[in-house]
Amino acid sequence: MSDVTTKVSRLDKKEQTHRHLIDVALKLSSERSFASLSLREVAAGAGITAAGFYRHFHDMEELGLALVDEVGLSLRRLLREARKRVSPGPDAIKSSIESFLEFIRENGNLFRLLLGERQGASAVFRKAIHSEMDRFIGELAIDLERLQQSTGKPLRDPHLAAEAIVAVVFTVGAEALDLPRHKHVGLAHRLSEEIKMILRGSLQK
Amino acid sequence: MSDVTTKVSRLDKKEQTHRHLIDVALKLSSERSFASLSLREVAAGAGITAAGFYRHFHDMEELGLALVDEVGLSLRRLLREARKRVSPGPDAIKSSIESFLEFIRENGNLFRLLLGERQGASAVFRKAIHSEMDRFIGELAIDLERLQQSTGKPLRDPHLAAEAIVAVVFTVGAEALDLPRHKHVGLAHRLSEEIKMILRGSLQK
DNA sequence: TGTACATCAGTGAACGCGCGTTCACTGATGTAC
DNA sequence: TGTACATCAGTGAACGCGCGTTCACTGATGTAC
Repeated sequence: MSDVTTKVSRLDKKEQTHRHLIDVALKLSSERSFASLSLREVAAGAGITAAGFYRHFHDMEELGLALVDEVGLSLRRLLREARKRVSPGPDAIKSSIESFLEFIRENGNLFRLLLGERQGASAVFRKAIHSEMDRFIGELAIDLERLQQSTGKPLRDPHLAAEAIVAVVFTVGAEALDLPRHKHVGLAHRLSEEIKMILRGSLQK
Repeated sequence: MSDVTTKVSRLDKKEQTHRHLIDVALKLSSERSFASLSLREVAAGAGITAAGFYRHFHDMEELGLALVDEVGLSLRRLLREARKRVSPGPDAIKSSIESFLEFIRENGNLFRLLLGERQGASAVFRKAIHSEMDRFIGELAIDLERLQQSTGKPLRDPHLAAEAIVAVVFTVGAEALDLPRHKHVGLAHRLSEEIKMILRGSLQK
């Protein structure tokens, strides 16, 4: 009964603060490297004292790993949405790139974290990020295989192609972060040409 | 006369300390991000006090830009040496990759700095690194053009191909940094396949 | 429903520490005569 | 060559500051009866 009238239980409240800490860290780490954030400023940003931080995370590294999880989730969401939109045909690449750039615009902070900490301070961090990337590459490889099977043009090695594509996509994505939105059109064109180049070179025979 | 007997002039000594500061910063920034280095520890590493640091650099950012210059120099040296070794033919790619992996083994610290600070803290930093990268891509594009002209197989867009190649090369390079040397063989093979894929897809018609 | 007790997210003060920066200084090197 | 003065790389003490961590605590929420 009481849980009906009492809207915010103690657990709800805690979860809320937890979320707040993550969001603040995300926001701040888009401006500077995650490594340069202090426990105190993240806590303050979330409206609690430094000591209160310890009710949520053992230290900043644990918070960091929570952020990496967020990145992974977002990447998977990205692929899922890209899949939904893709109509088989020559527009597949173009619409996927659109999804990706939109993702970057909306999740710039997450994307910055991903790129920045990929060779960041801690080995734990790097490993976590690389496993998220590998997962992403693996799913993309499956998509490529499916797509090219349906068009009757099989690839020599979808996984290799996926790796190369992710490399150029993330490189261009990194550039997009520093560019005003109106320059994204040119970037999208360039990226599209590079992906087509890779796929062309990846066709069997 | 006195300069013949006096081996270390005051200027020589200063230059020596200057160099020492750069080397220490390089060494330390291979283990952690450059942003996390403190002025005091770099100074201590070079055997001077914190106050003495200011005789050489205005602040840590200025030191950082000196490091970026080093990176640029090394990249140009890399290309020069790769050029020397390249015999026209199918081995060109293989021998270039060998040069690159050797470069990474010998200049791991510089390479880490390049990758890590590419999306690092300061915009000045990022800009400096990107202009070094663009220069590298430009030179590689010229090489590709020359190489393919001599083989009679022109490329559609050498600059685009160079961009894609640098993206995969640097992505693989980043992985090499975290891997024991004996696994570099597999990496080299993968990289070679990806580059061939890009070049194949880049051929005219 | 009312009461007595338990839980625990967040507080606020305290700590020792390394930080960047300033300052007047020292003493070896360099220069002018 | 010898002397008197200038230069300046590096010193060491001092400063105020934000850091991470600890601790006993508070007071609202939750639970048992």
